[in-house]
Amino acid sequence: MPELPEVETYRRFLDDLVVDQTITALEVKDPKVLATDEDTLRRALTGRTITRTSRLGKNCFLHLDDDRVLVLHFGMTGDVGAYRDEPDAPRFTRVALHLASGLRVAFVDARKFGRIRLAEGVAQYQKAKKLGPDALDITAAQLQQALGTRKPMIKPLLLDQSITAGLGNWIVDEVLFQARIHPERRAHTLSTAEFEALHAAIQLVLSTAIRHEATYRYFPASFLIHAREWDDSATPGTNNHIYCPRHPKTEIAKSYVGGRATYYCPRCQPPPTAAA
DNA sequence: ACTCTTGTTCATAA
DNA sequence: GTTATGAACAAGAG
Repeated sequence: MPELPEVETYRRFLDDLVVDQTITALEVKDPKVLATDEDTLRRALTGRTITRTSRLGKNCFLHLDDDRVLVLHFGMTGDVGAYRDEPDAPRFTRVALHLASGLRVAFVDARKFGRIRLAEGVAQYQKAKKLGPDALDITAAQLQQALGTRKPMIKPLLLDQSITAGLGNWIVDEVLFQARIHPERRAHTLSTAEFEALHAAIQLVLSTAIRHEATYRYFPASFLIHAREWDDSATPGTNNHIYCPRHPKTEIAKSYVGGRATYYCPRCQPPPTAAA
């Protein structure tokens, strides 16, 4: 789940609970998700106060009162939760921050691809991880600058966090659908107008997703997301959801691009041979 | 029992 | 340095 809109939703949830709170203890239920040594982390966190939260791409930051930051990356299945008493700890809680308020903030991650680490600051972490500008901040011109001369297919490039941070598999499909660009188009064949459409689509998809707190079933009917297999709104036995929102008789196609499951409308998004 | 997966990183080779 | 591909990580969901 955790692409940019999910992480922004987690950040807002955490912000209300942790800002101005002092960390009284670090509880590690599974050290697998720690990218910083447990003892180092415990010494760095205990007694510190969280001053604010922020986000870059799919990373959430809790800023400490010594200007260092706790970095939360949620992998494939990460989530956050809050509880007071141990029996109420969410299933798959891997780490919990105990706060002076008595609340415990849970880092929940069934699949354990998520990571928690300490960093000297956001800038230092961004450089170390080679993260590009946040997908909500990048401009159409920056996008064209970064991609206009690149030969690979547009979809894998949009997933590359060093170009712009925050876009994941389903968002890229949604963005390309909204921009009417085929996922296999080579980046250097896109026109300036198409880069502008791409930028507008990124803004539309991300702002819509954040507004609905990344709950897919509330997204507009004009979104491709409803054609994905795991969409709850898909009614078993009916196939309405597999059609393009713009072309009720055209089925959404599924293929693999860059090794990732990819959905697109063959009519809205003409393949490279026909387009460029 | 078997396949699939919302992310990242590394290895390998052309 | 760029590009392309595959594997690995771990474990639940269907």
